[in-house]
Amino acid sequence: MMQESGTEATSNGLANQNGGASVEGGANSATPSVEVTAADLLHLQQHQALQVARQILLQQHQQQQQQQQQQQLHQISGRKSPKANDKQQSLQVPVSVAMMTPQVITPQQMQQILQQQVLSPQQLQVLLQQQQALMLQQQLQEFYKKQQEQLHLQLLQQQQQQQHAGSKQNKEQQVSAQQLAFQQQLLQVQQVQQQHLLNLQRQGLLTIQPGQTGLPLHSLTQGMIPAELQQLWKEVTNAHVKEEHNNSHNNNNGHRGLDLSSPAPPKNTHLNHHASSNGQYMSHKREASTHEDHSHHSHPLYGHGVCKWPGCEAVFDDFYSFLKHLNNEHALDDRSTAQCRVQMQVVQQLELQLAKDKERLQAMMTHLHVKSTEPKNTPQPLNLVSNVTLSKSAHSASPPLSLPQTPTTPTAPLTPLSQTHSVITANSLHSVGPMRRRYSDKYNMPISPDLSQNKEFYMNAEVRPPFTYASLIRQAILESPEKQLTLNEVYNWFTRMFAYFRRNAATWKNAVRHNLSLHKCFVRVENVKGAVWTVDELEFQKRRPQKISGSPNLVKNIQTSLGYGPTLSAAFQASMAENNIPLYTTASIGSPTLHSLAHAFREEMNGAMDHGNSNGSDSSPGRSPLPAMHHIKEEPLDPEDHEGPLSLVTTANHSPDFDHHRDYDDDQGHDDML
DNA sequence: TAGTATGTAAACAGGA
DNA sequence: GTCCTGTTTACATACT
Repeated sequence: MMQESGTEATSNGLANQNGGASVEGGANSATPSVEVTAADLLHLQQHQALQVARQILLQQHQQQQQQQQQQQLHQISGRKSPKANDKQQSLQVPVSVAMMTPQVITPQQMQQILQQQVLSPQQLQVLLQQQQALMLQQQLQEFYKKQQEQLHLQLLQQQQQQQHAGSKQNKEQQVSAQQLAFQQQLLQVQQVQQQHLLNLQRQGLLTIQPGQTGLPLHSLTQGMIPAELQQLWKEVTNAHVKEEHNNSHNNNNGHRGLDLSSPAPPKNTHLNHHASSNGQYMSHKREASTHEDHSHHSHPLYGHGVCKWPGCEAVFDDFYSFLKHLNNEHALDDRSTAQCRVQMQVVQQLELQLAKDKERLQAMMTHLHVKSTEPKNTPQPLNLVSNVTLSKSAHSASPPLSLPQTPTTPTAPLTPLSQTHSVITANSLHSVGPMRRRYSDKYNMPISPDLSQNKEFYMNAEVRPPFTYASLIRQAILESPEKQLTLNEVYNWFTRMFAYFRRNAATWKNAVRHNLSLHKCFVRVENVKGAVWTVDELEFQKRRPQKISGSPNLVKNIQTSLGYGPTLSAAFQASMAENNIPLYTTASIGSPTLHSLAHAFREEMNGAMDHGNSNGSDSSPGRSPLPAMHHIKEEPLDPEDHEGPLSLVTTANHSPDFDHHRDYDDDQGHDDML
């Protein structure tokens, strides 16, 4: 649209050049014939400028009318239904405010707008562009006024020169030279003006431009004679070349409003810099700062040879030019200040958004019962995904994972875990609580790997570990150097390893004691310093009947998966998808998981085989026997353990850095989580 | 549906 | 008497 108008203006100006000369040629009627050409040209230029101004005024007028109509409509609709009005406002305010008020929005207004509603990036962009345009136009207006004053002075000087000129020739030469200079300048002005218009137009400021642009032009056309206009434009050109030059660069680079995408520059620093060195006059200071900046040759507002000042894309060949431009064009003035404020608003808005997102994340974490003060501090259980995945894929019969019941009170260990997984599944996570759930042995996985991998998680998050007391106790004992612990040490291990067990001590301690007494696998040994508890692996393994329960398919899958076959991957992914497991699997999690998974499978398979063959005999070649007095045999993998894909999964989580020896033994031995 | 495993609660006893 | 440790029982739930 603006382009059209600009083009039209140009063409119109040219078309009317002939007629315009006759009409307004009186200004320099005294000019000699020799100067006719120059005078004509001058007239043409003047006329052209007037045409442009008229076009702009016309558009401005039309748009003002449209705006008024819109305002009326708004008012009417507002009276009819305040609700609708509000809605409209909420939807349009950001844009309409800027478009309908031909004034630069004050920072306060801007803040209100930003606070009252969240502006979309597009709206912000538009708003900023409009602000920029308004400020530019105001600046232009000031320039016009200054030029007008200077024009009068120049005209006076010119007359004096003409009067005092000794010879007519000299006079003519002077005048013609001046006229030529004027013509050139006028041409430049026109070009600049057109570029400026185009620039504004491209920035989508067409709507508001008329209101602003019209002001200077309006005053021009009203109170200035063509000669004055010409002079004025000349002056404007000279004074504004730089700015326009930059704008033209903008045009060349493609229009762009305030660059929201550009990183927020250290405005404060920048402002301070200007405050100290800039002002209206500053030279040495500026130079000093320039040198300083130059030494770095890096400036937050300068990158890739382009000025990154919002809305300015001026291109510079060297850093010096940029600094010069920065000090000249982005000095501490109203415009820069306003832009800076706008940028601050933008940053604030972004920060607000960030805060909201953070809050949302926190809520999500809370919902998932991952009570982490800081997301980073609360590591997600590594096997979260893998467990769910495998367990589900492997056991079709396994109950559907219960959705996390947000146990806001992890303390209440009364809620049963709904699932069968001993692994920490997303569900188990939620269920943190109290689930009394027992994870069927089948799904029990070796805790070692899981614990090792999710150690931090359990330590920080009040999540109930998906393991049975028996498994945990066993783990605690096996983790001890001597494979024996006093009851109190077991307690300590629980509280140290699991945030969850830092509450309701009476309950879980009772459970621990109960388990120690109940299960034959825990042997109480009188020691010098008292009684200690040890683990009888054989008994532990006996606890459940083993059967590699798995279906042949499962076994097959396991075998295949040993080689990281696609089957595993597919199943893994499928399960993930099935369980709607968000991709918690970060690279760090995923890869080790798969790796360890395969390893686990291998172990499990070996264990299963051994178990089946030797039925608990310790021989598992290649494995280091447990050093402990318990003679824990690694091979005696419980069939149970093997059966469940869960256990497999769990194993998968086995962290590489974990003590494989012990883990292995442990894994095989205990996986009975509960 | 029965049996089993597990979790929870409670009572009780012995010892420090 | 209190607390800790250890045992036992009872009940509920989940799973096979």
